[in-house]
Amino acid sequence: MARPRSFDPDAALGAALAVFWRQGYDGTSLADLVEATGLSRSSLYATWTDKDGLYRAALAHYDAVVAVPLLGPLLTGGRSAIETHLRSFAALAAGDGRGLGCFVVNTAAEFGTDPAMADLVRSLLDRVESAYRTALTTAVDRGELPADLDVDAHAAHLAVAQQALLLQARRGAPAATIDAFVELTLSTLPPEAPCAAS
Amino acid sequence: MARPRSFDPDAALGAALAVFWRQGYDGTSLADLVEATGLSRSSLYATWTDKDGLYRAALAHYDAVVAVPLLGPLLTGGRSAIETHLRSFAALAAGDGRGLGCFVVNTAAEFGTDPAMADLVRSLLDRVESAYRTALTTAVDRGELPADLDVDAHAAHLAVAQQALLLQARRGAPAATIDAFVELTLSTLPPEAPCAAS
DNA sequence: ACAATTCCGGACCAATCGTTCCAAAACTGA
DNA sequence: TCAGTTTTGGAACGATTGGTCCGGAATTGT
Repeated sequence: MARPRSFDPDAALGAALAVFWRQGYDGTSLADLVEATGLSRSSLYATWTDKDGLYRAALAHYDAVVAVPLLGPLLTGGRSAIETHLRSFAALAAGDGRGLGCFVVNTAAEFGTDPAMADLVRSLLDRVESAYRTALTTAVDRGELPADLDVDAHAAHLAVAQQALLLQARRGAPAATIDAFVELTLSTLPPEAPCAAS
Repeated sequence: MARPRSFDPDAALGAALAVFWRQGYDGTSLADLVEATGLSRSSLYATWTDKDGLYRAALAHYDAVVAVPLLGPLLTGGRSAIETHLRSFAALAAGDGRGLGCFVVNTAAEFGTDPAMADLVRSLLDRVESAYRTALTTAVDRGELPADLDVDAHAAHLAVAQQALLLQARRGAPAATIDAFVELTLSTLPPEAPCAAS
């Protein structure tokens, strides 16, 4: 009994995300969004209320289609999952996504002083830390890491390191810098067989 | 034979820096700058050509009055200078400067895709890495670190870690997260007396 | 004291910003 | 086929953006 939408909201959201990701919030104009999504201003506003709402939706979209799948392996794997995960971020930093970084981290940097947005960002990043915590616990259970490991501290460390990595990616740091950072970060995880004591 | 400037350019630059630092480039309007500096638009444009020029000048000002003094101790000290330096950044992150971060890192995040600005940022950050390299070399010479230490890799690692720290500061990460990160980062520097071999 | 030169406040500019609005087109259910 | 309802494109809005310009005020060397 009514005319249906003639566009795919998810596809449009993906296009909007791409623009926001590359140019940031302030750097993206409504004209940019109209061009990228192929929709009219009216449709944008009817669907997402305003630019702010569209940005938040893009953030959620990013979380769902980019972040969550990336975090998956951490939730089931152990030590090797951690190493693979961090190294894959390094590869991503030096590869296709070069100059983009992590959308959430970029958001954090741009809206750093906005309390509301900071809370949203924090809740997303907390999940990253939590995923690392899970992986670390699994690794400890499997005997891949010492039982007395400070899991919380290492989870926090890895989460921050991951963000650092993506910040480097955005500013196009040299590959050598990124590799050195990853390997030394991973070296904070004690070897399976500690040097003193069993 | 001409009327002299009735304002202190450096003081005005400091005021402009404060606003840019808090709000970013795009987030700061000419009106904000006029209000913060107390000068008129005419004077701003006569002195720094345009908004871009003022931002660059503020960046240089930051480098001169904030970054360089902070880096000083690293150029003369050894291992303890490194630890003190990184810990002081953590304190700064959790203290007064909370929510501000490092102006250069913020610039990197905002102008990530602009090649010209990225180069400028890179040259500033390279000096940080270089300062760490100097401190590490000093520490090795003093026997505070093993002679076979990969100085370049550790310098890169520490420089990135420092940026990570300030990004956390900007987004108001919890103090526990920051502390964990610092201590684990410092733990990558091998102990003075290695466990196996002399 | 005077003329020359420079600074500076504020009006003004075109362009762009995010947002609103409306009429015409398009699709649905009956 | 025909209301009824919703989408959609584009024009238009006021506010704000970065930047320009000019006339009066101020301070200099002589």
